Amino acid sequence: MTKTKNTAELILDTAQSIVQDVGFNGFSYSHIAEKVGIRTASIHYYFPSKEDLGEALIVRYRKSFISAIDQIDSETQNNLEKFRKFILIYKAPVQECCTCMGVMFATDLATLSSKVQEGLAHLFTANLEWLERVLDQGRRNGHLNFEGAANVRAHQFLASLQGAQLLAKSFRDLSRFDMIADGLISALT
Amino acid sequence: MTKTKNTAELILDTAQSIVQDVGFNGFSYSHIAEKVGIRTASIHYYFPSKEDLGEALIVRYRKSFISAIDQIDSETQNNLEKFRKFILIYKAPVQECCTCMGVMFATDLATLSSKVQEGLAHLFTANLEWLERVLDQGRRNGHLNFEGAANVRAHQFLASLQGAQLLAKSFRDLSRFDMIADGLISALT
DNA sequence: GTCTATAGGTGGATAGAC
DNA sequence: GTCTATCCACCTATAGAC
Repeated sequence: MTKTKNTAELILDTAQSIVQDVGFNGFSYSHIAEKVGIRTASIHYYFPSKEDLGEALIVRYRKSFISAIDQIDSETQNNLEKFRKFILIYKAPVQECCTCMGVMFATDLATLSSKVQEGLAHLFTANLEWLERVLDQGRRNGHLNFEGAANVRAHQFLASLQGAQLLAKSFRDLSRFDMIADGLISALT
Repeated sequence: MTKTKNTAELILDTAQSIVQDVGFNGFSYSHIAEKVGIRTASIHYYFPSKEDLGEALIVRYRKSFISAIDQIDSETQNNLEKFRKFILIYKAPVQECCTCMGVMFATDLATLSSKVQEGLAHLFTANLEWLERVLDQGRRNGHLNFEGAANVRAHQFLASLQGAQLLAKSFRDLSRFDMIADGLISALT
């Protein structure tokens, strides 16, 4: 039973997909309004300034990321399989020739409010902590095999997926992403 | 004997540093004009439209990248040492809390002209071809030690450096870049 | 809550004087 | 080549009717 989305959610959905396409400085309220089928004044009713919209976007994005990794944890035992599912989170936007919102906000960082900047750092920290934990557990229980500090590996893993998105987008070639992601999995077995 | 830079070069220098800070959609001609100390009309004299400016930026950027890797090839024999110098190219912008222009253009891709999009793909292809060649040579002459296809490794290497830039920028922490870059070197020895 | 209307500012871009 | 002056389109944001 899917609850009908309210206007604020529709605006955020649309804004996120636009940000992932053209970045936070590449669109205006009129772009959102057109897609949602409302007027720009209505968007200002929910998100008075574009800064407010940015903050709502990153807060919601982090929450939905936390939900996603919680679900992976609850439905998956094998740590290697957890990584495969994590990779799918990063693959999804690439299939629409986009980049995830975290990467978009990271490049736009200098033009974003400090709250959004902090939200982005929190998001990446959540990514890294989860990766480090799964790496650690996986090595201890034998699901994974790698050398060196799990913290460093977590950084390498995340950076690779972010760069893989950029290359796939630039070449409009999903296989570039898969090539890199497959290598990450191979390196853990 | 450094030749005095002409106005067009000053504009491009300034535009590039701004793009690396705020992206192609995060600035206007007035930002460049202010930094260079001229009027916006003068910029339009050299680059009639912002699209023209973008094309000039990516063309010049690719040329300067080719020069950089040519110099590495001419002054360095050891292939591992070549990689260390290549990494420094990607580290430079991070030291100013920026991201290289290739990464910025990659995220802004959807808003750029097709010429800029093609220029970016050419730039990344030049990166990947050089990396693949050095990987191949290094493995054959014993400077490097790794398994799998050099082409795949080249993609992983480049993606990691791009992601490393994003993480370092987001956390304002250069050590995040170093951590990832050091891991790349370790994996080749 | 959503609209119309509009203010006030900034964007890219051009004309023409010097 | 560089400037002043200016155009028009678009942007963010607000006021007030419904």
